[in-house]
Amino acid sequence: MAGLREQKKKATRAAILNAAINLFGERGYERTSVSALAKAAGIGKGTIYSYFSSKNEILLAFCEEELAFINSEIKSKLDPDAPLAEKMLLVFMSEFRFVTKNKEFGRTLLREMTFPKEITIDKSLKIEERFLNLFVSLLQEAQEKGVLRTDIELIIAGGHFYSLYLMTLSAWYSGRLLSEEDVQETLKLLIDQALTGLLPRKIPASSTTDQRNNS
Amino acid sequence: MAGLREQKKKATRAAILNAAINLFGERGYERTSVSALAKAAGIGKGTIYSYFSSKNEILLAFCEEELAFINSEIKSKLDPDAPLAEKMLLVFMSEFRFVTKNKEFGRTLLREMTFPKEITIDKSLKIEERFLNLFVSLLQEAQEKGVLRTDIELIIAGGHFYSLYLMTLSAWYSGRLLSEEDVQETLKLLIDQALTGLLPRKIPASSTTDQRNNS
DNA sequence: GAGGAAAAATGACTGTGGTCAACTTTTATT
DNA sequence: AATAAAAGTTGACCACAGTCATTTTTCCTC
Repeated sequence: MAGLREQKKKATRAAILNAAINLFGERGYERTSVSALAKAAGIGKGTIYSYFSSKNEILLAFCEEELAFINSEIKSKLDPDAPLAEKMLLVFMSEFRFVTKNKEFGRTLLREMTFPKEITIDKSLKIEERFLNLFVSLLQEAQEKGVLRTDIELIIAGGHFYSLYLMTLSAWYSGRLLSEEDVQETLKLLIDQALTGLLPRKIPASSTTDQRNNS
Repeated sequence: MAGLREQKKKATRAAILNAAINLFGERGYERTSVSALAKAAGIGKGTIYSYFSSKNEILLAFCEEELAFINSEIKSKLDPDAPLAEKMLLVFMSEFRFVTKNKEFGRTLLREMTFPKEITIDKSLKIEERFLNLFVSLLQEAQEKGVLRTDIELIIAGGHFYSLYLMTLSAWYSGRLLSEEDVQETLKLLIDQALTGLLPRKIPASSTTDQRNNS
């Protein structure tokens, strides 16, 4: 059979990821050592590092699979006729729940995703891409429906929403937002702000202050 | 003299911070070990941990001092008559330059600030507070000038801008934005978006699609 | 200033992530 | 099937962050 080597590699990789799912779930990410992971996978410690460049990358690989599943699930839940803000909120909250299911786990993931080290940048980008695409496709639909400006790049608008999501997560991690309800409420406000803008709603008929705006 | 103990503690703390400034600057954060820090400060390694709860907290303490300085400098540079967007951009870019002067250093700081561990949450909040206040005071002025909606909470609006800043930093760290010019350009777009909103500029006179908006 | 209690400093020690030279297995070649 | 080259595996080893029982210094009381 051609490719015994390839076969074994696949199996080993799967074994590592499987051990990761079990041990990370049982004892958490930090309290699981790479040696323990190796032992659970039935291989030597050094071998792990010919499959993953660091312990954090194992986490990313694990999350990539999970997120692929979660994302498709979210997509199927979305009511295509709901308002954009509502859809966004649903996406945000689903991802929030996933990523904060285990606090420490989520923190490591977010740290690595948001401010990646060179060593994990590829994986990190891949996952983020998948995530951003979710927004971008929502925004594209919105544009087609005429409920979103068409004079802006989708990726920038997507980034805008993504930033609100990150911010809210950060606020949760630093204890500014305590409950899921807080998070949801804040996200709602932020999404609304992003949609309607921060400029005053009506231009005052007469103004005493110098009022400069860029283009 | 009353308080020899206090005096010594202050001196030791200063010595550690001083060693940190030198060694972090010379060899970078990660390549500087706590033992080396202790040796440079002329104290034992264990002592460090009765002044700081972790290596990361030393970084935060160091940055707190630096940022206090940077922030006041930024404030003095701000032309009070410039448009809000311009002021925001100046603040963002100044902070961006500071935090990315040393890439790895900035990454550790941002990770700890954005997704802090319980052990460093206090310091992290303190620094973030200082940072947010900068925005909030800008926004307050803007409200008084009538160039910013008054029906929103300042802290939420401040968070909104802060989120754009974080996002852009993240994009830089993951290699999406490569140069300072890219960063500035993107920030400009995002700030403009935030101000003007993502909804279509003019409500179409006649529409064929269902167009629901929340409140 | 002697004695003892409280506070602070210490460095040997622990468990960790990651490395690497030596070793084993697979593949290609004859 | 023998052999050599290439690919893959390994665990002893390293440097590190953080801990803690022990020692040293400061303070308070008489």
